[in-house]
Amino acid sequence: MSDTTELPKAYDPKEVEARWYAHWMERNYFRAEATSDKPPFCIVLPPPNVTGSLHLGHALTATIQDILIRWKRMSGFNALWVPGTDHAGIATQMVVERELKEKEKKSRHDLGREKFLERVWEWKNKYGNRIREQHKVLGASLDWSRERFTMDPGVSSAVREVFVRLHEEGLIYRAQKLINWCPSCHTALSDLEVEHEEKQGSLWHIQYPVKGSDRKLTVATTRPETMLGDTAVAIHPDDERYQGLAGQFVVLPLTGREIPIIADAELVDPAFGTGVVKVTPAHDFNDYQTGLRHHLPMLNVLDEAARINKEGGAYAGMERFAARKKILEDLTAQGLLEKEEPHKLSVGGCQRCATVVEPRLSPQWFVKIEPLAKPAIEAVEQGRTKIIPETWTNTYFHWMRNIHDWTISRQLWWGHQIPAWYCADCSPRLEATGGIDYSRAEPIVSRAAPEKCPKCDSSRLEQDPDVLDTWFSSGLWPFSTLGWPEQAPELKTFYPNSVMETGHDILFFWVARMMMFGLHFMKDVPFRTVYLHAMVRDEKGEKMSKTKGNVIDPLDIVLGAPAEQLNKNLRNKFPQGMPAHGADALRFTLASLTQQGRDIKLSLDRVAGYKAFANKLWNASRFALMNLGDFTLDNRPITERELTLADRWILSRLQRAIAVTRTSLDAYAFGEAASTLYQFLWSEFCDWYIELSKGSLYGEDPKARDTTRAVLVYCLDRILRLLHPFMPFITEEIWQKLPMARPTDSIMLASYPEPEASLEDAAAEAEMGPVIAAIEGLRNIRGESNLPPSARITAYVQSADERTRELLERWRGYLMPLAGLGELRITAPGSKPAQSAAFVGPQMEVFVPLAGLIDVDAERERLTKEISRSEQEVGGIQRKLDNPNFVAKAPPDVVEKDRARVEELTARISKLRDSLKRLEPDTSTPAATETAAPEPTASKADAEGEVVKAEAGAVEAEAVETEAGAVEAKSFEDEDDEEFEEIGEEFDEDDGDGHAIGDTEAGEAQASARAERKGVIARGVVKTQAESEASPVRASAEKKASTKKAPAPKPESAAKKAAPAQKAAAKKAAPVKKAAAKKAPAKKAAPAKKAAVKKAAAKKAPAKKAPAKKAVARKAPAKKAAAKKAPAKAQR
RNA sequence: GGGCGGAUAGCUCAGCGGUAGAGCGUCGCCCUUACAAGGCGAGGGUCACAGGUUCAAUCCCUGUUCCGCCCA
Repeated sequence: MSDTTELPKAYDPKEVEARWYAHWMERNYFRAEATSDKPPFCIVLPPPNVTGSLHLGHALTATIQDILIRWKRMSGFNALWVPGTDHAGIATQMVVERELKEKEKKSRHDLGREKFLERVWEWKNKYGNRIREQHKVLGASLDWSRERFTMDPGVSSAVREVFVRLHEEGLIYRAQKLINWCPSCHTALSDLEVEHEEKQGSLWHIQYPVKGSDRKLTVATTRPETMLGDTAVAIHPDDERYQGLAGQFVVLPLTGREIPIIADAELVDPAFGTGVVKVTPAHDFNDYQTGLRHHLPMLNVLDEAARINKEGGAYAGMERFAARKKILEDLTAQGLLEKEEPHKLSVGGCQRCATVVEPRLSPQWFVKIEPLAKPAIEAVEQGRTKIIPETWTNTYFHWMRNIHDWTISRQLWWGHQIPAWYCADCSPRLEATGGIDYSRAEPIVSRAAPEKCPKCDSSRLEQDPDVLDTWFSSGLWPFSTLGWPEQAPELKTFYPNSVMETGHDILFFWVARMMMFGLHFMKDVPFRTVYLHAMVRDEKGEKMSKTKGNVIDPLDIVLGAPAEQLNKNLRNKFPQGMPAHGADALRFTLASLTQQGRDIKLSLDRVAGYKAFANKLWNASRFALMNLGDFTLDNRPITERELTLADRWILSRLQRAIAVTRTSLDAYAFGEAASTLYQFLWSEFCDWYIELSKGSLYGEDPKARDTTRAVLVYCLDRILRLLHPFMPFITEEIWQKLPMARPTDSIMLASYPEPEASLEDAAAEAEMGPVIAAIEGLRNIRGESNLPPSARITAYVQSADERTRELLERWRGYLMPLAGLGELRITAPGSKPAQSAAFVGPQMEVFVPLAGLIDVDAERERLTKEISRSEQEVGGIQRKLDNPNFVAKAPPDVVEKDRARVEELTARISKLRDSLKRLEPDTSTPAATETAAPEPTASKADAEGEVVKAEAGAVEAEAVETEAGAVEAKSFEDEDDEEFEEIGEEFDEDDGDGHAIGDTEAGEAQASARAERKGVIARGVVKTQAESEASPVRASAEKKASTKKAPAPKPESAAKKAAPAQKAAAKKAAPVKKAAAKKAPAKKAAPAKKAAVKKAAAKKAPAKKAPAKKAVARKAPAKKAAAKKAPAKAQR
């Protein structure tokens, strides 16, 4: 073991993260073998487009998948995660074209196909490499030995095989059909690549003269320019307004062409517009269908750039929107434009360039989808593939059931060229250009370039210039990456994949197509589960886009970046540049924000928060390592050691954290898993266990120390392994430093923790309840009075429940340092110290003599608030109980619970009122005066200077003093029941009523009711308390009985009178020395501090009045107050 | 036009029949030797609106308003 005692104080992710990835790569840990005894688990990475670098969506993808893969790998699976990239045909071609134009002022046509493709390959290599490096920075444990690209030879041969087979089966065909066409990209698009947007447009009413009549038919259209291609007008057959017109003709304005009037019930909605529809089969999908039904001519009036072609006569050469304008002018001039009215319409734009898409008649390749979709629907219906979140299942079905044939050919250069050839000799040719007329030519489909034309034996064959839709090749990804069409062993092992994890935005584009292809070619679903994650947006919920300038590069978050590299928003936020947050922090953030069915709004404050979490883990580990000495954890079961309550408690809580984390991961509830680990590490392990461990670590008992060390290492080992899938780097770094036998060389190969029943310890959790409650109550009193941590206070705990007293007595070593006590006295209920702060806890009442330490006003305010809260709550419940229907109809246990709660609250209120009463300045009784504190303000000043600092572990041994006049300073050696009883007696005289705490039963109800509202920690307590009544506690009680030291109390009234003197002496002696040594260098002089305190108190009074009143007026904040005390809340 | 989701603390979100929770932010006290990227304490909510079911509704049902997304 190297030197483990010195870790840097702050965690530096940059240094650590850079080291480990290389190490893992070197050891080949990411590699999965095709043959293995382990069960397979396989994810293929959705291949990022090589258009550019990774964005935060990719980072989310990588994070979730790496969590799954690392978790499964640690759980004993043969876990394969296949990396790869996508050639992204149209998108990549566009970015390269843009670059070419910007840098060299050239178009792709200037270069020619071959040279241009060389450029695209250069681009692909550059960005493919960058993407690979980015994944490494993120810590993704991808098996790089299996990396693929969609245009690799292997994948390409899979593409050809699929194309040829589908063609042979008649599922791929070539046809001249109306397709979506981007006039800017000059290519066909599939339905999915068209993005519809609601836009404000117009509905123009245009008059078409009926031939041989004075009548004019008014058509309503949103696209007047297409009238040049009209080949009919349609009316509804039942429309009485137009009876008898069907079969006649109208004269198309501007062109003078005569076109028929047809009756069509499907196309025409008589209620819309004028009830007369112009029919343009070559430029509208509905009209196209109508044209087919009525055998209308399909007149194309636009060219590939959406300019009017020669069919448009006078308008030829005009761009479509210019033509629209001109046509409307001309119609107006002729008096044929009846009116224009505003109209909302949905306009389709090109996914890539946003140009308005034009329906266009052209020869393309199509996949006949229905035979493929049917099995894909059934597979999900039968649950062979499960979609998570389930809500997407319906969306999937809806789309799959309404799917049209898929246009797969693209008029691009970058992509898989279609494996079809045409004979240059016997194919029909276009008149205009002399080129092959692809709409009529017969393709020869073949896996490899054919040598001869089967018709004319010519060897002059030309390959179809078009390429395939990118999604055609990525649709094969789950098996093409595993070697298909070869019968690779990988296929056997890893197909079907276990999980397909991707964004919900590509459910149709990609997931649906993989389902269809997988089922068709592999005869089985491509994956068992589809997990669809949300979209990552900026912190305002806006989509990240370059045009908005709100894109955040994940690598900037991880590695940090100079200000000039950041977008504007970030530059404002980080004028000095973005600090490095580390991959672990980014991953944990993304995992935490992953909530099913919601977009992720990424805020850098969150990332910073989780960076702090990493730092917390670092420092908790640092604490442990600093206190381990030469300790090494051996392999014997931890239960064989003599565990303390704190040990048993944290080990038990750990089991719960393990169980919840595992359950959450199983359910893909990454946010819940992350939150569980966050809470456990911070709110339980750090806030409680580490604090509690200090006693034995700094104490004199070597055996106890070793036990604590063992538990620290044991817990850290589990925490690190649990966290490893989320935060791979820091966990490896720390894990390697833990002094213990490591069964594996790396944490990533270690086993994922499993809950151990033997460590679940309900009794320990129950026993911690009162301890935690007491500490929290005391901290509350301290906090409300703004007492500095250095101020020791004295606490009197009164409990009617003997067991509670025993427990508190036994764990005073926990209580005192954590509550900042100088002295702790635990007794049965008796009289209460006058002038004391008080709180009512489960089965106990705690008093803190004010003694000038506590701010009386603040305490009064605090009690008032507590009382009013309790009253509010009791009022609400009482109203319920007064309703006979409630008592009669509600389940008895609910009624009973409420009754118990009322009882408990009533008791609580009366105790609190009593405490409050005893604080009223004007009601102080003579007796109280006798034992009263000196003038509060004066003694407060004293206190500032002379507060005793108790050493953590050494409290017992040290003489502690307080200012309290009511309580004499005394050392713990001679402390105990005798003197205390005596004081109690004296108080009895003051205030005889005794206020006995309720009987045990009531007390218990009270305890559990309270505990129930206590969040994380107490939740365990509640359930277990009742169950645990029996053996374990009794056992410990017995143990305690045997070790109990003090005999029965004996009265000794004289001691009390002598005490003040003692106190005075003590005050002068030790504390002052300490104060001098410790406080002298401190900057704050006593008066200054005092002033500050006073000011604070003064300030508080008026400022707080309003809110306090408001709180009273408000509904029922009582419950909240109680719940808030849960340590979970305490954490920052 | 159809479908899906959402509206809960200043912000981001859990919860989903027994009168509310977290993180961040805010306020107060503290540089207590694991951590100031920290500790302790506090404040902050008619759970969008209107009806209904129920002994009981933030939660179930219906409707309304607003905000996303998908499909046509």
